[in-house]
Amino acid sequence: VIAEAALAVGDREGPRAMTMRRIATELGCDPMALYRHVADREALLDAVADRALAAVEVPDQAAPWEERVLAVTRGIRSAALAHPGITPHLAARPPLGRHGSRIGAALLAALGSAGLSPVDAVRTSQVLVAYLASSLAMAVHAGERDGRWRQVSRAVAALPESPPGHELMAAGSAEQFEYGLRLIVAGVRATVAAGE
Amino acid sequence: VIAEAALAVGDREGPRAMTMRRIATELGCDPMALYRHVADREALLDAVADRALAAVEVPDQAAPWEERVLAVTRGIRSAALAHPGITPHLAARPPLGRHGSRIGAALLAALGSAGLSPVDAVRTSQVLVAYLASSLAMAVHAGERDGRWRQVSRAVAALPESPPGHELMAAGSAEQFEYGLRLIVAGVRATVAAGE
DNA sequence: ACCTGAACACCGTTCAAGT
DNA sequence: ACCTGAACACCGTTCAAGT
Repeated sequence: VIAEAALAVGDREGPRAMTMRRIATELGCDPMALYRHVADREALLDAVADRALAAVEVPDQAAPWEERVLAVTRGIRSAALAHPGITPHLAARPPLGRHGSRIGAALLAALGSAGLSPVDAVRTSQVLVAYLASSLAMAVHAGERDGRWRQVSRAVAALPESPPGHELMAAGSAEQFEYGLRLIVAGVRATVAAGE
Repeated sequence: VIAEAALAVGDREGPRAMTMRRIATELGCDPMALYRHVADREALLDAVADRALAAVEVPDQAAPWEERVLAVTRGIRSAALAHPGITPHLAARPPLGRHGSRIGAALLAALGSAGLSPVDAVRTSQVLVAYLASSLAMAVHAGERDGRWRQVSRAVAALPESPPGHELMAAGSAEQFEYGLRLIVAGVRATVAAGE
């Protein structure tokens, strides 16, 4: 409802424009009118974040667990990056709304059918969420003006053990995200194998 | 130098107090005097972040790679959490200062002796940094007033597959951090084994 | 030439004054 | 009783006015 307007502002003008006053003028109403519907700025951003997650589809329960984990995490990533205005907030706070729980449950279920104990499934899901959050934050920052993150690549390339003449994957890129995702999934597989 | 005062303010009053004006009054000088030494607020926080990393010790090169990876990442985590005022900034931006590069090089070296190709070592180090960043952000947020993160645990506990009567590890806790670290290391081990 | 601090353009939120 | 918008207490940064 009100979150739609906030999403529009964020998509158009970036995260720094997602301010009470700016959103209010988007709606053509007084800034204080927003406080009729939400407690404060943070609560509003939470609502917007959950709305952005509505686009994430939960995978078929019958699919192999690796596929399901990859599908959910990729879904979250692309849904978040579709609305760059809210991505930083999504990366900084756990989404506890309707869609957040729906997605979280799907992730837990997938990890459960991987053979992890319920406790380990929760732990592992938190690891995945942590990795996801950082990847989103990096992807957003990488798109920013100053090009600071390109400096990272250059700094890494200047290190003694750097691969000469090899193109490095940009921090926050989809390829780098996939690499880490597979690394973690491999870790889960090893954990399950060791536990049996 | 100037970063010391900023660290003191941050430690005492939290991240939200790390403002140009607040730091200036800590030093007893005009807020504008800070702009003589740094370009803007972000550059100042970068300097503070690098200073906080000075406490991280690089492990013995002769130790097994797993130990070295764990030592470096734990070192970063405890150094960051020793100065909660700067932790969010440290988690949000790659530290490119002197200590940041020193630590990054140590991490790359450890991953190199694990048997990863130079390119994969860089990729894996980025995964570790991403996980570290989120863990730090969670640890800081977990300590905040509102107790929002405790809600996460409760929400998880309410899920169908939740472990009944089992104490969940808090998001951002040291135990949860260790679990993820070992998961990633296990993933690295599996990657190396598969590549040979 | 250098440094200070008043001023600008914001921000989230409170709260008294209107209807 | 409800809603508006002026006002408060900030913020980072600019820039003209002082030395």
